[in-house]
Parts: sequence; structure tokens; C-alpha cells
Amino acid sequence: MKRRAELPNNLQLVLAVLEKKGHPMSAYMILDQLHGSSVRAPLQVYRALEKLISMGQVHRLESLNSFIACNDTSCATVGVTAFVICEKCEQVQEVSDNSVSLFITELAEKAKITAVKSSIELHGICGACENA
Amino acid sequence: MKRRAELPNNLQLVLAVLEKKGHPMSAYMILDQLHGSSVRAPLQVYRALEKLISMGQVHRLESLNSFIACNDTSCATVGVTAFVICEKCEQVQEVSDNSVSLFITELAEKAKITAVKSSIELHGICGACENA
DNA sequence: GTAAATTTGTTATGTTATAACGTCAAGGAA
DNA sequence: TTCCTTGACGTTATAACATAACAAATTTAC
Ligand SMILES: [Zn+2]
Ligand SMILES: [Zn+2]
Ligand SMILES: [Zn+2]
Ligand SMILES: [Zn+2]
Repeated sequence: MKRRAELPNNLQLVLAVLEKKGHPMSAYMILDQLHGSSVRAPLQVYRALEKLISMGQVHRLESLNSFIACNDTSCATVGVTAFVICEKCEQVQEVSDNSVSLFITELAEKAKITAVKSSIELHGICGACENA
Repeated sequence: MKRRAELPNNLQLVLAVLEKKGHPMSAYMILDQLHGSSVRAPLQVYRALEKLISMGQVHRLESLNSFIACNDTSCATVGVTAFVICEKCEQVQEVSDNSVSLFITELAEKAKITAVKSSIELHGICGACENA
């Protein structure tokens, strides 16, 4: 994996925006934030996101058509991650312990399928928002 | 739950198209199939889909931006369903046994969140396609 | 150093989803 | 009945998300 400083410029820019925000952002929200930089067109953002995702630095949230900077170093080694999303404050937790990978393994076996990728996204209201 | 014959016309039309296909379809694919009927505009399709989904007759696959007719009577009673999708033949299996709902329950507890909805989608290559 | 291959930028376009507004029909109160 | 409210539906327009196609620049292979 490339070290941060070695990332091409567009990847650094996109990743920095996502990390600063800390919440899910659509590609077009990212593009808005980069107004004035060398990143001018949607495709530049999508291409950067694609690479960052393949490096494990960014995740795509399918149920939101959005992207978020990885916030859990362990998810890269485990490979399967579940995302828990608060619908009120947009906080996202990554869960990538054994129970998640075991669940996916068993699901694939049960369905007689060779898994390629998985998307597990749980929406709800987090504790902090519940008590607000 | 309304019986099939009692469904409003647009809902019947949309559901019939999805059931005939048996695979995931985007709203616009459904619209194409309904050319010549009273369903002429995207919003008619989306409104029908929204109702069919709330009745449990149709599911939305977040990772495909697509919709599929429910093919498993048990998923309505359990409430939580995992979808296993073959990327080659587009066959979709619904899994809604106890292991799935238990996994979601435990995930919600672990993340200290009150679950509202969940999306579990596993992509892969099914047995039939693997041997082809 | 030159040609081929890859990456990047730009424009245009395709795909998915919703906002805004007008019409009509059903149902209830006066 | 007649008026009013309410909700469902159709239509047009537009917003939001994503990729195709091509040109220019850069990197890589020899
Ligand atoms: Zn992560
Ligand atoms: Zn919250
Ligand atoms: Zn179902
Ligand atoms: Zn298959």
C-alpha cells in the first residue's frame, strides 16, 4: 500500500475532503468542496474514489450512494466490513470483527455461491441521538 | 395485506413485470416494459414500487439500484432478509432465517443503535454459473 | 530517443430519482 | 345537496448520480 504522501494529487485532495468531513459524502458533494482546485469534473472524483476504494482508504455506502474515509485500520485485514449508520447524525461505525466475516462465509455456503463482494449496511438511530 | 386482485392498476402492472422477469430490474427497465400501458412516466413506476415495497411484495436491491419481486413468503414474517446475487446470471436468493435476524440484532447491540432498516447483499458467482 | 501503453482531463451523455403543480374523485360537514 | 377538504394520480420539468468517448499528457519498454 502506498504511503499517504505518495498518493497522486487528486487522490490526496479527495481523501482529504472525506477525512475532514468524517461523514458520508456523495461524489458531487466532494466535487463542490474541491472547487478552485485541479479537480473540476465528476469523473476526476469518481476515478480517485475508485482507486482509494481499491486501496481500502475509502468505502462506498451502497444504500446512500455515498463515500466515506476508512476509519478503522482493522477492516483492511479482515476484508469484510459492516457499516452502521445513524440516520440522524450521519455517524458511521465500521464493524469488521469475526462475527461479520463468519456470517458472510456461512451465508455464501448456504446459498452455494462464491462470494465476490458484500454490502452490509444497518440504518438506525444511535445512542447519542436517541437521548437528544 | 391486500390481495393481489385488489391492487390498484399501476401496482398490478409493475408487479406483473417484475414477477415475469424474476431478476432485478431498474425502474426505467420496468417503465420500458410498460410502454403502451397507462404507465408512462418514471414517477408512476417509483410510486408503485414504493407501495409494493411497503407491502413486502417487492424488494429494493441497494447495491444495484434495482428492484425484484419477493420470491420467499417467509421473508415477510421474519422482517430481515439477506440477498445473495449472482453477478453472472442475475439470479437472486432471499435468505431470511434466524441467523440473519440474529446477526442484525447483535450488530445493532454492538453498535448501540436502534435499527430502522438493514441492507445485506452478497455478490458472487452461483454454483450453476461456476460450472458453466 | 521513440513508440506503445497508461493515465489524466474534458466534454458530452446516460441513468436514476424527485420536485412542483394541476386534476380529479371520494368522503364528510353544513 | 353543495361545499370543502383530503388524498391519489398524471404530467412536466429538473435534480442527482455515474460513465462513454475522445484528446492530451505522462510513463514505460525497448
Ligand atoms: Zn474501513
Ligand atoms: Zn446519531
Ligand atoms: Zn422477500
Ligand atoms: Zn449464476
